[in-house]
Amino acid sequence: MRLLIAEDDTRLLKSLVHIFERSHFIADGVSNGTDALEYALTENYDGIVLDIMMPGMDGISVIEEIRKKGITTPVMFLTAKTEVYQRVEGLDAGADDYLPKPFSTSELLARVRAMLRRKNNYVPDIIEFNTLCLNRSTYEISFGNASQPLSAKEFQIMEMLIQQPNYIIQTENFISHIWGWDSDVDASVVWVHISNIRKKLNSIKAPVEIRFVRNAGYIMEAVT
Amino acid sequence: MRLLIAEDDTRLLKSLVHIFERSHFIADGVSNGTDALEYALTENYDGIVLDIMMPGMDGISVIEEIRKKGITTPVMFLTAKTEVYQRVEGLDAGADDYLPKPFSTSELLARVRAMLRRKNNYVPDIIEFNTLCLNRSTYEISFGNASQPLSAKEFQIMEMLIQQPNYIIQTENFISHIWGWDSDVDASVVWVHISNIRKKLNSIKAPVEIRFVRNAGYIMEAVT
DNA sequence: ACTGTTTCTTTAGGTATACTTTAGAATAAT
DNA sequence: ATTATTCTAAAGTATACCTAAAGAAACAGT
Repeated sequence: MRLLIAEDDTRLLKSLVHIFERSHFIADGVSNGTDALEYALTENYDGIVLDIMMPGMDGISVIEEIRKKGITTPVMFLTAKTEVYQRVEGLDAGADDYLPKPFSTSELLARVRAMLRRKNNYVPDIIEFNTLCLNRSTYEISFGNASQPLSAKEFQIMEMLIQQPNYIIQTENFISHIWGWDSDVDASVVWVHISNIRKKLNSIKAPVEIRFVRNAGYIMEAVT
Repeated sequence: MRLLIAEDDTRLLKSLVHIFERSHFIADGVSNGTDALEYALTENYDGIVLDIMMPGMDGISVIEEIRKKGITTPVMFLTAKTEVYQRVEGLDAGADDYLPKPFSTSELLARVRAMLRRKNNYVPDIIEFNTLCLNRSTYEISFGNASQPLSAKEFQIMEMLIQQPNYIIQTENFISHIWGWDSDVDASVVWVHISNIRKKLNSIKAPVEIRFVRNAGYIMEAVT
């Protein structure tokens, strides 16, 4: 689950990104409306969190432009308590929810999760492949009554694999999707995480395996 | 993978059904909106391809009705180039993607596959010739229930051959296409790979052969 | 037909490459 | 302060790829 966060207060932006990353989201932060629009148009996001008051291009104009292009990515916008009229305006412009500042971390997370669930009602909380389950709320893999918790990175890798079982996912794709385009992490980082995931899959005797295809990537397959 | 195809032009409908069946989908064709809705409501489909302009009930109404019933089957709709406003309308109504006419066969297949994959389904991407299958998702060749993994180079050579069966492909073409124009690899490299591919084809008793035509190149043919 | 030449076929082996795994250091979370 | 996570480093392992060389088939010239 990849989110775009747009907020001009860089201190708040940093902590927003942090909050989401701690909750196993992948979050990209931008600090102005123009960047927000540009990033949103790539359609790489499952959701967008948008501050309404930003220098240059404001949040409402950003939503309008996004929707004009036919992009339906769910948008939550953040408003100061006083800006009541703007909330209505924002919803009219195509936002899916708003959250008045100040807000609690847990409320932010809950509302964003709800928004994603509402908009993508096909995105289930538990993803299953060959009786192996990945739980999106507890970040656990389970098979039968055995289960293992996954760390954030392990979860993100596992999520990509189980969403497209029987499909090769390039190592580069893991890196660009999880760490970001401009990231300079080495492929070996992925290798190490895969190794650790395999250990956990083994420990619950999961009937799946992560096979690697040389010069291509990793693929999740059922084990008979 | 079962698809529902709705298209009022019966000639186009027939060829659409044919295109999908050739690519290992099961495709049911209907030629009007009312039938499309009735079939869609059975929820037997992994995906729906819907022409937007149809006599009687149009495509957008069909999508609206389907979504109203809480059915989330992914829908791709087909539009004429000019019907720009309808695309937005269609996406608003709950379609997952649209494809402007005219479109190429490969683009249609790619987009439908992408759409199905987004909805968390396994969509095998298979090229077939004389019951020999090349799986683009797993880099495997298979015949019956026997299969063999291919290495990256072997896969690329095999892909070129099976995409144009019964056509001679020059050794030079393999080199420039797979290794690049400016590559200095020797033709013998291709020979070696072809030899290894033949070994794998034999090991699964594939009913095809890669024949060499002197002073010309290689050709993939059916073996009776 | 015979021989030499060319052109592919196949085998085998070395090397570079690309992953696996382990351990531990740096970083972050509790 | 302690624990967990993430990344780095390094040693180990497998194999894809190419090279080289010997064998087989097709062809040309005599």
